[in-house]
Amino acid sequence: MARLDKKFFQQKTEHVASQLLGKILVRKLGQRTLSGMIVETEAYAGPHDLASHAAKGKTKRTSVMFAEAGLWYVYSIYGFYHCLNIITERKDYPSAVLIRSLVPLEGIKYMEQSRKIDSLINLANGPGKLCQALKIDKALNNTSAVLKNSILFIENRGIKIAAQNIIKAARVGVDYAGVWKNKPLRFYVKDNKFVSNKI
DNA sequence: CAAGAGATCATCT
DNA sequence: GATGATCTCTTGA
Repeated sequence: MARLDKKFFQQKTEHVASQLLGKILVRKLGQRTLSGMIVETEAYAGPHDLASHAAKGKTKRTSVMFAEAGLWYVYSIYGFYHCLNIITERKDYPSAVLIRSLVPLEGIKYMEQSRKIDSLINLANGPGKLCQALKIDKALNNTSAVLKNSILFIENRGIKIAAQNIIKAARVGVDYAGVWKNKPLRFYVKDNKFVSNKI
């Protein structure tokens, strides 16, 4: 299994976001392994992206975004949910990719328990849902995805998504971002049922 | 089905 | 003191 390394995440954010489609997000929980295939991402690219938390400058919360590629940025939103991002590009250039939805692969029973539902389709088809399913919370914020002992990382298992099956669209939930809200920085796999509902 | 409201809290002004 | 990179449930047609 080829685990994605720091070099992968140091590439341009849009490129990382599109290339993450078809990769496997793996969560180690003690002896247990939970995993899913990434089918939807969003790029938050640079200090001028008004949709990015980092657009307002470096604060306690966003300081992770200014750090090195390959770190996880986990934040809580609306009091209930968490969102999972991976830091990209270079140090001091705030950028990250939000992972928005997964096709559940390993540990499905356990994920169903965590989510308190038994609907496969609703298990991880949204940023808040996948964090609940994989037991991701702020404890993982600022930890690394590219170390040997990482408990949350991404693997390449040889699945290739053809370029014509990668759809670019405007990002979700960023109406406040002015001209940036319509930029095609969201990527998802064409016709995949596990992409979050808002198209 | 679509639309709307409510839940609830860390973070920043 | 306001707000949000969301989700779920309820309503009403």
